[in-house]
Amino acid sequence: MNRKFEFILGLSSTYTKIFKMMDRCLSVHGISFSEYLVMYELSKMTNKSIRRIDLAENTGMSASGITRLLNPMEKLNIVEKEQNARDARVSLVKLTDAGFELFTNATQSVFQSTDIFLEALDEKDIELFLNIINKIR
Amino acid sequence: MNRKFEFILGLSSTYTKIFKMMDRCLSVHGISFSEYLVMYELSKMTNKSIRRIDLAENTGMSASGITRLLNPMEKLNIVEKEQNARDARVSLVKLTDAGFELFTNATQSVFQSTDIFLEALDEKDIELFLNIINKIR
DNA sequence: GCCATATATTTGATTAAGCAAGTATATGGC
DNA sequence: GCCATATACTTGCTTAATCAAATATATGGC
Repeated sequence: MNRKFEFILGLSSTYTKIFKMMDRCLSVHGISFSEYLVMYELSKMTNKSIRRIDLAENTGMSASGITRLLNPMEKLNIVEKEQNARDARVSLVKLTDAGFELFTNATQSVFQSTDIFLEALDEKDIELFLNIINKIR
Repeated sequence: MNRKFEFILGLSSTYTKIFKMMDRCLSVHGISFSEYLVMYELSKMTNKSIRRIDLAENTGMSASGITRLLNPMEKLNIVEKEQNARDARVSLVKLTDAGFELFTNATQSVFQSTDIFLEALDEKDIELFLNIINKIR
């Protein structure tokens, strides 16, 4: 059998499981895995704001997807808008303090679930895996 | 940084890319990646039919998702229904000859795209990767 | 300064998928 | 044989995401 094909199939089925696990684990915090991933990108900015389009690029979502995902998060005071003085087209986004706290709590749950989900793997497996997927593109 | 967490993030972002690549490569055959994965499961049955619920189980989709996905495929003569003599509840499904041919052609495209996508990986990487994800659950 | 083109974002319409409820059938206890 | 419960599947409704079009603004050539 074509092993590269099995690679795709395996990755696909593993992702399906991980996605479900993540959504379940994050539901207690009232957020979806997509929202968590967006918050993760925002958290990397350490208090700086980011353009929506870069958020889309970094998460692999579409620009409209980002708009629709952020709107309710803004109403819930998880993220806040900022204007760009130089370019009136852009709508910068950053985590609020409450958003950062939510992210921190959610991350605790994520770490727990991840540990359980990947308990069959040792350090070396993880390193190898990261090494391999970082070679792609 | 938590490396297991990076595992999840990496897998997630790699899957996002692979999904897009697959959908693009399969669009010329008029099918989605989900449809392809269902056809793959059906192709493994080599002419035997399979229950919809098992198809759902094997692909990680919901039963209703399978129903909705298969309906148009049946109209297009890609799959066909079969009754189960013993149990009138079940609706067995199998690939038609046309469906099998479509799957065969689509698989050619998938192999090509996969080769390009994973060209940075050598045999050993693939083996290691498969070995690692097979340990999970 | 004006126009053509490019970029950032939002909006309208569509779609794929899920959950929960509904329908049909099967099975085991009595 | 009848009923309660379980199983297989479908349907109604909702949601998250996409693409394409619309809107607003920026930039470079002249």
